[in-house]
Amino acid sequence: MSFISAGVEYGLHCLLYLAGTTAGASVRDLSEMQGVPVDYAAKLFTRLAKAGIVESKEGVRGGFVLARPAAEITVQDVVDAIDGAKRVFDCREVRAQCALFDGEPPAWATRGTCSIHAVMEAAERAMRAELQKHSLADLAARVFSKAPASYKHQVINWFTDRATNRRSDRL
Amino acid sequence: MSFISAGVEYGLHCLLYLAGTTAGASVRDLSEMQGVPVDYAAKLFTRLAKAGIVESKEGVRGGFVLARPAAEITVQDVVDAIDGAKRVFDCREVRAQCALFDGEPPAWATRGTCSIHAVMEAAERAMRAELQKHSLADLAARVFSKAPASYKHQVINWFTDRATNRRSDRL
DNA sequence: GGAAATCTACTCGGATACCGCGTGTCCGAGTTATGGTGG
DNA sequence: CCACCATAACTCGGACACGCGGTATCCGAGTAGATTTCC
Repeated sequence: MSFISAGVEYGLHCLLYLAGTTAGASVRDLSEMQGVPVDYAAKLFTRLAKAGIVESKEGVRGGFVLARPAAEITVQDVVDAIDGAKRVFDCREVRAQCALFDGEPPAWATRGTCSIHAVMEAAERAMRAELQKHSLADLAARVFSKAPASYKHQVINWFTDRATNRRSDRL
Repeated sequence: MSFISAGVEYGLHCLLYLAGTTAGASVRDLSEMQGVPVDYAAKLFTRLAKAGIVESKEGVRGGFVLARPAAEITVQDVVDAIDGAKRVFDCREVRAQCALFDGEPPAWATRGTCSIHAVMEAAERAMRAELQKHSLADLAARVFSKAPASYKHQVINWFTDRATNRRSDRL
């Protein structure tokens, strides 16, 4: 089990394509486009909505849209929204358990943050800083720069087809 | 569950005290000093030994000693030894699942590393770099600088008492 | 033709099941110093 | 006094139980647009 969950990966991939189409899309279309479990993605998007990254529109022809420009959404934002502000390390205050203290640690032993904890927090800050450097717009640009020019049009067509032909499928 | 396990925390605390006493110590003494589960700590130390961080001496009066100076052991070394080279993120190659590919992704889609994966790897490198900055010697110095001067002597006495009085306890 | 009822395609949120992994414990096997015993 | 043996104190490694949380699925409720029905 990795620190950054599969949920974040799914969310990011969906958001990337949401950033591509300015029109917005439903969770089903997004997740089926990525080959990602639909129900799971739906749950992820409600978290993204609560975090103010996307906005939802209910009812038929509803769906999700980015709440702000893709350039203003960082990878760290998405991680926080989906995984919650998960900590790299949770300190168990071992320093207070020293046998010499006999259950009653003196003040100097528990003052401030544990030295080991401090190192871990520094590492976490370094990681978050790196994740904050990358925006959805950067990522989307890099993804689509790898693909041939026709790809982006195919994607857009696929989404619009799905949106318009939905009803006629059933009848 | 945090990314850096409790095992690492336990291991680091024990190693800190092992760095303090040049004589080496048994797992039991180390773990009881820290109020850490003994059997669990034993398991951790075998991993530390395999990674070449400590050396073991079997038999009665055996125990563990640092395999090299504390200044040459980084926090990252300990993390790798105990948690294994755990990855922050494991890419599921979602990019190959795009519905447009219909199960057979073209070469351009899977070439190189996934863009999202690349960002995560950069973040991981940043974190590891930070953990590599700190050595056991640094940490030990910081810990003992917080404590009164008498503390270090009490620790050493406690260890030597345990080592010498072990046999006489039973008789 | 327009208003009301119905239907459909969404979002939203909770309940639940599964499963891997971290945590912790236990136990047996191997190893070495120490203390005791017999020649 | 010395060789031998038993024992204690370790390490080493595997097996196993437990519980938490990530992953995934299902379902009911609410909402809004489109369609149909009815006057």
